[in-house]
Amino acid sequence: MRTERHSKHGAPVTMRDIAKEAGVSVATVSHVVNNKQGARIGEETRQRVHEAIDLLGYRTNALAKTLSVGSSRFIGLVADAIATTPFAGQIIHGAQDEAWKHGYVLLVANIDGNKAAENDAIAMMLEHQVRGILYSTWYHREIEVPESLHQTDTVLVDCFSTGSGLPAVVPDEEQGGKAATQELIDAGHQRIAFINTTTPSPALTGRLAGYRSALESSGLEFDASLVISAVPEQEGGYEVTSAIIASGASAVFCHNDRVAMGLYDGLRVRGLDVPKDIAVVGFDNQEVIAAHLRPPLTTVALPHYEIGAAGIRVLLGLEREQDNALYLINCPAIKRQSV
Amino acid sequence: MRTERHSKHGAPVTMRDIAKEAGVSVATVSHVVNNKQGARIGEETRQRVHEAIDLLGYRTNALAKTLSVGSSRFIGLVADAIATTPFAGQIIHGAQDEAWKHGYVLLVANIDGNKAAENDAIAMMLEHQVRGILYSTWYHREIEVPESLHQTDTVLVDCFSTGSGLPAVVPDEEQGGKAATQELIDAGHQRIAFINTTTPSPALTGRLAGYRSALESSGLEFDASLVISAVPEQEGGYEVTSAIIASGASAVFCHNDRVAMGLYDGLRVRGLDVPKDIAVVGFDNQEVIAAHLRPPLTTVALPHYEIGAAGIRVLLGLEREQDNALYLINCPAIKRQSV
DNA sequence: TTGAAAGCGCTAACAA
DNA sequence: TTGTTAGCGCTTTCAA
Repeated sequence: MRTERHSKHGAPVTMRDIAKEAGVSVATVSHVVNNKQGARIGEETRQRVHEAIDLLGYRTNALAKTLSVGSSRFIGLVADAIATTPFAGQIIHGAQDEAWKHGYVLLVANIDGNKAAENDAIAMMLEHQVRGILYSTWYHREIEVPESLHQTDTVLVDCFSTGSGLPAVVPDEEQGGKAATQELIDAGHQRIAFINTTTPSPALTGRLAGYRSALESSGLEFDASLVISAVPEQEGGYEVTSAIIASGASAVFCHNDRVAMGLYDGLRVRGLDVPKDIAVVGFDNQEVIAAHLRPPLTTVALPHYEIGAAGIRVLLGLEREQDNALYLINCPAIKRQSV
Repeated sequence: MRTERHSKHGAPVTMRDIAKEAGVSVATVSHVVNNKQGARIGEETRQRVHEAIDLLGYRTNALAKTLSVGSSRFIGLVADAIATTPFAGQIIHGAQDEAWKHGYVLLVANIDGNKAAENDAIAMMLEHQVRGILYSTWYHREIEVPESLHQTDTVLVDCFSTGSGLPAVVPDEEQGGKAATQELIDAGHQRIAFINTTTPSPALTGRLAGYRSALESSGLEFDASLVISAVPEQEGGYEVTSAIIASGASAVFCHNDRVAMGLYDGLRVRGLDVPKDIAVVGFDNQEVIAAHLRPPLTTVALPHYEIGAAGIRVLLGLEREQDNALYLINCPAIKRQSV
């Protein structure tokens, strides 16, 4: 039976209390609590200490411990748009799990493009003696690194900054683009259109490169007229429907799931069936959309969870070092029924 | 020009270093750093201290401060599904901003229905001497509170637990349901169907109550045959399309945006136009969907950001106390073009 | 096998 | 106006 003397408020019970209760020194308590190797504690003493702990409801003070031991178990994670999509959430989740696994705790800060908030957040993390910082964005892009980040170990997550020298963990856009296209090729399509984004980004160039690479590997000729640009949203996909049809393609690789969603609409309005008349694959694997469209959308996953987790590993020096400091994470195809 | 002696590694510069450099005592440094009221420091001394700080690149150690001052600036936030939807992210964002405003930092832990992880997370927070804990779920429901939460101040966020005595911040489902229905009534509709969820939940009963209440306020009769149940997903909305049409309704209030999305599909397949043939309103204001459907969906927002922020305020005792410990947050209508 | 004591970086009386 | 001192809760030599 526990007493939990410290309950909600009132002075928390400390090691000293335990020592007194058990009739030993704090050093001894510390030793049994941490199961120290060096010091051998008598079985009987150990018992008494544990009993006192149970009785009084002791819980170690992580902050005091950190101060004493000199290094904290915090890792900071600054995210740029936690509330917009589930993507940032997945990064956090992955980082969280991996950090946890190694005994670290995440200090999360959201900053919506607000430079002042960003600096405050980083300062806060530094003041908390974080082991390092993960700087993440919710979509893959090049960024300019805040000066203060150089005061600790930092790894860029889902973003990069050439010349900063900071390690970066990003999705392998080219491999992803290739995987998407390959799905279509494997289903026998020869004339495959690609709706690319209009926004300059690693996704724009990377996925295009992947598309071409897949075509090439299969001996299919690249036809520039088959790549059509569209705003990377539902509206964009809807608007290029006619162009897609006019292109004579039997399949289309969409820059993302939202574009695919718009295209579905456009196709449906014209009485066309997916995948019978036209096969489509998306990119992102955005659950609400991809899994619930009719028919469910075959797509390529942006592995945000993995990216977050890998970020932690890189920070902790657990990942095999890449000489270019660029860690590419695989984007796997998710097969559903649109091909 | 700064030297940043502590740079990435190597012993960080402490108050003692500053004191030595400025030729004063640490107490003095502490006073100028914290801008203490009581102690008046000579302008010249203050200068010297600031210069030393700039020169050496000093940054306060928040952990040591906490230990000394006795109370930490941490607030724990345990979330149950941070990666699934943007909802959890919005809660975190709101909590984050509000906590920040009051000088607190968020310790975030994600636990996917994993009871063990949950206990670990709470223990971790307690060990870090959190000021309190926000326990949140990503959709409004009744939960069973983990025992350990009673060891600190906690507030339930987007969930509740009758009998636990814990304050809870939740969306006002009834008011939201009423707002949604009212949109339709205001547009002149008299025969309004309601696609409700099949999942027992505060949303099921609350939104229905709101629907009836709106009808009643406008002198419209409630017709049980107009409320149709469906799985709260795209598929559910699609499947009840025929039933909706058969009901003769000129407008429909969908349990959520996903259902509305499915209904849109069903309607389109049948050649029906929204809103000309049938007006529809959703619920949730799930950005990817609601804002990008054609036509954009009028809906009611689930104010997750506000809920997170209010949670912090309740925890810190900044919100006017509710006698039932239930804090209802308003769900505003978001007008777009489906009505 | 156990304990005493110093120290982590900072704050807060209280003196000077 | 500034410095001295005693902690905060814990770890860690070093002695006993």
